Amino acid sequence: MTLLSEERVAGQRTPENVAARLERLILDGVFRPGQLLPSERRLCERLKVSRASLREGLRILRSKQIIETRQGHGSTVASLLPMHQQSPLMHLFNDHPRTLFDLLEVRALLEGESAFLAARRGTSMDRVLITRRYREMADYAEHSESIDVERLARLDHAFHLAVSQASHNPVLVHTLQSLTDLLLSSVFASVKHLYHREGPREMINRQHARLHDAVVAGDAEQARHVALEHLTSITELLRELEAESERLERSAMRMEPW
Amino acid sequence: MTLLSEERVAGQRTPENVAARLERLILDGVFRPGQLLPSERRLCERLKVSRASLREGLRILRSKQIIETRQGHGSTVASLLPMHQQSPLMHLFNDHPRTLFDLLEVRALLEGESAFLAARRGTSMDRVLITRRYREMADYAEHSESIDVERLARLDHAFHLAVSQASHNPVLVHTLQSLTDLLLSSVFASVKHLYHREGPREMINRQHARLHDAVVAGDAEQARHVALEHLTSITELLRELEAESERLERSAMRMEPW
DNA sequence: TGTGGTGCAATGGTCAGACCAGTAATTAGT
DNA sequence: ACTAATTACTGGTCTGACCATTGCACCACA
Repeated sequence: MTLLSEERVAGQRTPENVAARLERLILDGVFRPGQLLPSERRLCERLKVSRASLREGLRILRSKQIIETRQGHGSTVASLLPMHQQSPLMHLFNDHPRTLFDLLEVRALLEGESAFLAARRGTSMDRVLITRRYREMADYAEHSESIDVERLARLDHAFHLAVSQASHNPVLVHTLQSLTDLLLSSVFASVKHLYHREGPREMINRQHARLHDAVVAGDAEQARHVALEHLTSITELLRELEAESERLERSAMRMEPW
Repeated sequence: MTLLSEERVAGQRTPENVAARLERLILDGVFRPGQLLPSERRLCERLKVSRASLREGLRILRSKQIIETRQGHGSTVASLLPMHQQSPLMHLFNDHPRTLFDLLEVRALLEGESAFLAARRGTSMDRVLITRRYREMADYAEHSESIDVERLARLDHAFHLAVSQASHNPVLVHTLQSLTDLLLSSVFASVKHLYHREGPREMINRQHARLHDAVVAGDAEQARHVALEHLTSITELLRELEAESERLERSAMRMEPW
């Protein structure tokens, strides 16, 4: 019978198998999006597993955002199952948003020192390169009416890289680079939003100009100060952005009674 | 009030909280990539949760690919997430020994900030831990007649780690840790020499004492100052050591038979 | 007729202890 | 010296119980 064949196929009583079987049932349309699926006790009987294993299986589906669970109510099939795939690093920032600002804190420190050393140790060749990178970035930011945000971000990064390389400390360059990569890979979307708004973009441009001037002029203290200010601004802008998106989320939740 | 808020952080016996606490420990470097973490039974005792809840917590981390589990063996921290734990910098040290001092430069910066933040943000619990680590180190350094240099180095490292963890910035802890690992793996022999000489050892002890006092007293500026001084001293000592060994090399070269 | 409690049953969440199954180091036997 | 059995772990599963929320049916009262 059906029950027999199910048992033969479903012999494995492991949480992974439980999750796979339930997922299959959902994909086959037995359990439809929005539907409340059977209670844990009942699922235990049907799937012939203990409640502990079943719960670990449900945990897997929950972490894949395939189901949602409310105590005293039950588990419902999530309405949106398109692959919401995110990088493993994103998880870190989603669950611990504070980490983003921890990262910015460290980056500000290194960026400041980098600018300081660049102004103090930079050779004339370094300054030529820094100025070149700065001009490429500034020209593109000013002239272009329709801005390709991604390209601007690359130019921005190239400018900061040139400054850090002028510090002549490869360890500093490398550490800074990896932190920046981490930052961009996690919140590139947010950074893009920053460039899209005129206000923040102009502030960033002004700070870049001052940073360039200080480094080229060899004013180390001023360079560090401007760099710190720059990172502080970015941090504040990201904080505002975060608060904003939280407000949006909350209002969206209020409008979603079903 | 304090008890309530602490309980909210560490007392929640929910799988999500278990996962968050373990992730925090990994982020802070208590459990490091590749390391085998304690058995489930032991973790139950430490985190004060049942094995079922703990296992659901581990399931969360596993689905995020933060840990890997093998039956009969244990769970290991995935070596996937380290930002720059694996050092592509290593080859730099072989080719250009000067990089050592670049590293010390960056490390001084981070240690300084770490001490600064520890003094400013450290909780009473943090201070207790810092003091404990300091006493362990200081007691061993004073009492023991025949000093096991390797053990002293470990105690030293534990003390600095406790300070950095009090900064409550996991990114800072992580970066600092990887730089320290890099340093020790490259010049541990030299560091050993520092501990062997009485003069440097006493200077280091005094600086550790002042660093401890400043952090515990909450004097952030002083803490940063002492930390910077500490790293500066070490740098100078290593410079002298380097010059010394160069002299030795040269004299050895003069004796070379060819 | 409505309206606001109130109790109850069902749900998910957690717990404790037992046993199964795989691993690896140690030991006994050849 | 090598191999096989032993042993003491490890994670994996099961059972049955209790706790905390939820939602609904019920009932007293305005």
